[in-house]
Amino acid sequence: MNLSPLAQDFVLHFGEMGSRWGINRTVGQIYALLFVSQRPLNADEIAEALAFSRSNVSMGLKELESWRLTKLQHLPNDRREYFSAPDDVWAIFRTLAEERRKREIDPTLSMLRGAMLVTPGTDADRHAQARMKQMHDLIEMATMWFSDMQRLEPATLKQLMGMGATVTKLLEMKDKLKIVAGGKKARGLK
Amino acid sequence: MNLSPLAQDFVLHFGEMGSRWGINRTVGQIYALLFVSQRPLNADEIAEALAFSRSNVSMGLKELESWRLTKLQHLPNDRREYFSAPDDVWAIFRTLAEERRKREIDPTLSMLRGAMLVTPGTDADRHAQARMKQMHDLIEMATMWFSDMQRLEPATLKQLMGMGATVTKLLEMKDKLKIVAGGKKARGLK
DNA sequence: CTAGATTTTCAGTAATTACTGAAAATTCAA
DNA sequence: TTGAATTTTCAGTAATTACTGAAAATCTAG
Repeated sequence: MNLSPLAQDFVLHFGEMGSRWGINRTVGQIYALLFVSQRPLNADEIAEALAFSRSNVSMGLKELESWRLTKLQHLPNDRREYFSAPDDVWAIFRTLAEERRKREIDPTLSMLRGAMLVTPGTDADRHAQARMKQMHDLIEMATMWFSDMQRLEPATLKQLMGMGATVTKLLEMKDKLKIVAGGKKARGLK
Repeated sequence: MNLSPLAQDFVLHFGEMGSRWGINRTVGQIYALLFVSQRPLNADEIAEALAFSRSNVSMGLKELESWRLTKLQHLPNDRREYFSAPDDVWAIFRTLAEERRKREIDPTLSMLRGAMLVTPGTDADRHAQARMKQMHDLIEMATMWFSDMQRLEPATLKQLMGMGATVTKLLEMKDKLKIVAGGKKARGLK
């Protein structure tokens, strides 16, 4: 691996982290490399930099494409394909979250909804169903909220996040405003 | 596996899902079983229900304990240990999130912080460092926000989530209030 | 078209991870 | 204490997943 120590640490770390998620080490390393690279890389360059086989790189890139995490481009007078990671880290995060939802959350919700439709035959099943409903409701709420957030402008989202728990101050304020709502409305404060 | 079809679907699904995360199939199934079970189960009962070896169950339970996801208790006149999942699904979610932060986010942040301290020798390293900073800032912001949220009362959190993107209405309202702030303050609206 | 360049596929193998049974360690009632 | 009940450990094996090289497929300049 002929990378600077800085890049190498990063790449190795993401390889490790990748394997803690379902993503394999190779794929994690490839993405980390693309992420820090100044310019798009072709498959041979990646194979060279990370010292694994050309075919392994091909498979890794295919996997990353299926996650919609790479940009593909061509350079003038070069038939090879060049890969890079999107510039905007928020966009990357978003894509990752969307893709995970599609692959993991949606199937889980649909399994749980299916389970809700079964008429429980035993007491144990009645209990199991109630538990599944709790889980279903939690996941559904978190997911809906998350997709709501994703629709916001990055700037707004950042502002909200920056506020952290102080958003609750706004909530309290809203409640107080309600108490004296008539007056507010009259003065055009929505 | 002598479970009702309802429970079996759930258990098998979580086995699959587990293996998509770093968690192995066995562990996922054990947790799913505990989650839907009406009463705490001992290791033999789990091994029996899921049809794997006693030692495998022992390892699986140890893994779950390391994630702080199980409750351990004893029944009168029974030396065996009985395991169950916490009742509150929010609490489970929280624990999971905390534990993942400790294991995955914190080490990543510290690696990235370390990388910030290196004096870049090349142009490529300067770029890599800038990229790592972007990632660092995103992760740090998301994490801080998340831990802020965790400190809220579950009810407040639920209220906030239920509002989804409409929290931004509050933001807009706040901005408008600022414009006429003097008046508000005078009336004790904070 | 065609031939060189490039990418993908895939069967075989290597590496890793999961699982088991047997043995060791621990726990606790008597 | 002791010993039966219970849990944990761990070396060996099974199963799964990752990786490679070679061959096939695809692409494109001429």
